[in-house]
Amino acid sequence: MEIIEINKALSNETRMNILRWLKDPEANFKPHEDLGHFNDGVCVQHIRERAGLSQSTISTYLNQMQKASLIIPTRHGKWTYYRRNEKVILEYINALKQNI
Amino acid sequence: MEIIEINKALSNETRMNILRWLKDPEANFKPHEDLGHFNDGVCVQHIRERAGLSQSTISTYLNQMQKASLIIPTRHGKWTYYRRNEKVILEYINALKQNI
DNA sequence: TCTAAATATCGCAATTTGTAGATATGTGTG
DNA sequence: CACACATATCTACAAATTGCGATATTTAGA
Repeated sequence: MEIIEINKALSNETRMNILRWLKDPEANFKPHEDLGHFNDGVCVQHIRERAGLSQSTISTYLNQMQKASLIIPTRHGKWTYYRRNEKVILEYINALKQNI
Repeated sequence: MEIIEINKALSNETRMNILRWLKDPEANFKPHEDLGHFNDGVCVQHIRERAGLSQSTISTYLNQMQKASLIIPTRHGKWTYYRRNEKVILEYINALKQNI
């Protein structure tokens, strides 16, 4: 868990929003047709629509957030779903509280 | 209190360290000759020595952190002392906890 | 196996950041 | 007032980030 790396990931409005949106997928995304639930998060396409940026940009952002361990990808067929890594997010907050 | 702005300020190792060092000036800086205490924080020169970067760079960093409300400057004669803005730092942590 | 859809990666232009040296601005002292 | 010192600001340039379109990769299905 790298605080600086996480801070970099979260120093961009869109990436911060993605993390927030993923906290409540039902409220922020339309249901996915093929899967009936959000257990593994939300697919790239839906995140892209919500954010209004290009597919490549969103894919890059998600990759960056994943490298910072903030989100976890799961592949279902041709879709990749991303969900929050609550464990790391909690560790991050606690580390900040202590360390900052 | 702008979370994104604070995250930007804290996405650099040196700036993060400055905030940490200022938490315990006695442990991290030599005493200032003219003032006998750290009530208003630490002067730029001492922060510069600790960080090992140029005067202009440190001054720029401190300015950036001040704009993000993380630190508070106080002028004493020709010295500017910087101390932590504990109120904002606490607000920041709490906002992250809620908001992230 | 050919195709289409979803995602990932590459290459690029524009913008921002990191860092330094040079210079300007304030401030105490002779 | 002139000088020295602490700090701030300006200028410059290399490196990183933003964001896009084009292309590659993966996978389901005809």
